[in-house]
Amino acid sequence: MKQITIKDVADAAGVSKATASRVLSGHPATSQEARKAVEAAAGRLGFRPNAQARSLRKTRTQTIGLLLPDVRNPFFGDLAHAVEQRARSFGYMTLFGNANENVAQQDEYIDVMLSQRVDGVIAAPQGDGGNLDQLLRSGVPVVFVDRVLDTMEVPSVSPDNSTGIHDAVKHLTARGHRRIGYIAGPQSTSTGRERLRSYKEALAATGADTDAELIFLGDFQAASGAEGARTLLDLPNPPTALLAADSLMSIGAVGVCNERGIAIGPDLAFVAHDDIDAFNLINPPLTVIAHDIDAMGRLAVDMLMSVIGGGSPASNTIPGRLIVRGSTPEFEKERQS
Amino acid sequence: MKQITIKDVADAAGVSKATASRVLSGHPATSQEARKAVEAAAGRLGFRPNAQARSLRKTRTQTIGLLLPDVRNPFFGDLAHAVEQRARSFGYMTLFGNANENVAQQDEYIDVMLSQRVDGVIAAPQGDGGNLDQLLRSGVPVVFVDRVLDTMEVPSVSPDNSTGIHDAVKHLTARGHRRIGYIAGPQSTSTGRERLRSYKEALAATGADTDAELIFLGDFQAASGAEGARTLLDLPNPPTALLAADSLMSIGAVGVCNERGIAIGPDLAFVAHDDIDAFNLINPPLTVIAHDIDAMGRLAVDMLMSVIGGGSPASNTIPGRLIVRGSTPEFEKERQS
DNA sequence: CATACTCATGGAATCGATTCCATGGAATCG
DNA sequence: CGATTCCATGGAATCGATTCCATGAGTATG
Repeated sequence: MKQITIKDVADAAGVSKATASRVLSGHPATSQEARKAVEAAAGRLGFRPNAQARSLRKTRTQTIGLLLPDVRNPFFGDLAHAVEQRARSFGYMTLFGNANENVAQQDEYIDVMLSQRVDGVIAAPQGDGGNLDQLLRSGVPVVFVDRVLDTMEVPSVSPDNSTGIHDAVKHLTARGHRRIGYIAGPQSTSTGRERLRSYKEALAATGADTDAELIFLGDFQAASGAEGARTLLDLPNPPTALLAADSLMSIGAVGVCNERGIAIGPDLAFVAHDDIDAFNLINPPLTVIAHDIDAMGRLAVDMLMSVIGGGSPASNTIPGRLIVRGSTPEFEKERQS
Repeated sequence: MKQITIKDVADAAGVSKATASRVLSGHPATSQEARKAVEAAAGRLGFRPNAQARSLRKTRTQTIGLLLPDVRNPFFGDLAHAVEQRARSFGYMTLFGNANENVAQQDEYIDVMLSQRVDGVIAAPQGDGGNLDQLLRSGVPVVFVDRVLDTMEVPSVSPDNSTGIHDAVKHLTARGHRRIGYIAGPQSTSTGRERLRSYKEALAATGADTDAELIFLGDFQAASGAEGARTLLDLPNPPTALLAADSLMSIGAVGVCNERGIAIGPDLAFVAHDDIDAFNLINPPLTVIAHDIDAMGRLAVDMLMSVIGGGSPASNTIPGRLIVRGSTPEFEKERQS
């Protein structure tokens, strides 16, 4: 199957390659007849310009790279969708790279994206160093999303990791909880660190118990959420409320509660992160700390477009909001052994 | 920031472009010294070959396209992940296209993929016609996944849409249900059609009620699942069990039950499709009809590689399996008004 | 009427890598 | 030792589109 080139179109239209190219890319210096002939020929032959050849000549590929930990995580799935749709509206394709929570794979994808000469990259970075340095030094426009590396000066869109957690802790203490367990994210990520700090600040501010044993360090994966729930519930003096730092760990933790016959709500208050569909299906539905993921994705693309255009946009924060649902009812003292 | 080309590497190594290229692409006819010099120069300069230029000369791009309805659907999220990981192991990048349940966007992405000269496409097609025809006529290797278009001869990997549903209906009737409502998928998709047919066959085989009013036609989206649940539960003689044809509609339907205070399990038996995390969190966890999504994704890639290599693999079916959980307990007759 | 100017056009150069082909030196064989 | 083969190498062509530049036709201006 021979591919049709612009030469074929030009021949069919009786003009030169140059004229054909001008017509097809909307250059003003073209005559009525040339336009008609070329467009007709292109349509008839089903001409599809070779993107490789075009990108080689221009230095733009109309493609951005999106580097995420894992699309199976609903948070990043939604983010991927938002970014892709927004990029599309600017005429850009999105090249996804699933780092798969793995620095080596992230490096590999950075390599591919640089080879592909993407016009920009939106990344939720893991670990600093490796090819991430090269990416930044390469001069390719980069915007960080969800996570930040403070070793690197890069415009970013991150969730507000403070307000939501403060509100959640305030809410829980107002409902009578003093022992609030926390399943934290990895301290190698800014999101993990900031949320843990906010939790500690909030405990101090509200006067709730601050035992170090109430904190479990997870890795943003479901399995570690499950482990965290087990560890915290097995404490001699277990928490009466749990707060988890992301959706996957929340899923793991809720699973453990179900296994053990612990009724979320009456037996144990629970606050999850991210307002994903599933949390609304659980009975009672979960109280969550939510961020507008769509806005985050859109904003990241807008900022990247600005950087590509030569601007240097300021970093942004997406506000976090506590959505109170059935999983955090009034705490009944008498239930405490 | 000037990009480093192979010319720069060649100059730095004191050889010609041709030799540099041979060394870097592992051509056998190279001397020890040339190899050392070129590799050192390439490393020192941080040379990254321009994928556009390479693809232009070779006719391979080492890229496949993946055309899906929506990555936010956990089923397709998992599928995307499986495909991407498998493709990576073959040294291929995956270019995602989110058709967003929208034929126009699908067409747009097919266009881009053809322009990008992807080496092959894995697609869960929606609607026949449009650019899908052009894609197939273009000679680019294509494999269908999840869905099939019977107007087109294309190797495919599809779920077994019969066994699981038959088992589910058998299971429900064995537990005493006679009125089994069905929230069907769109009849424009093979998956939607086949599952509905299986449901009807299974009803006939088990002697359960076959009223047409027990069937609601949805569109594989959460909202239509909710609408389906409302419609079916509002029947004068409502079903005692519900079966939904995909995960999103299941989510919608479960949401309606929660809203109305209908206890899944005791009040209404429920069988969902796809074994996604969320269904295990619901209390009681949902009985589901599951397919091995990972296997589906891997097989699709393997088949595409075969087509690219000139083979014509036979189509495959991934077995469906009923996983019985708490949402389908024994039906208690006395509950029926 | 001559000069300047606009404007569509085609030829040729270009982007960066791969690959064909010719060349020259070393190794091998009778 | 001469003829043949082998092999690393560099020059040049190539992939398909865009774009610079020169050209010539047509129009406006003094």
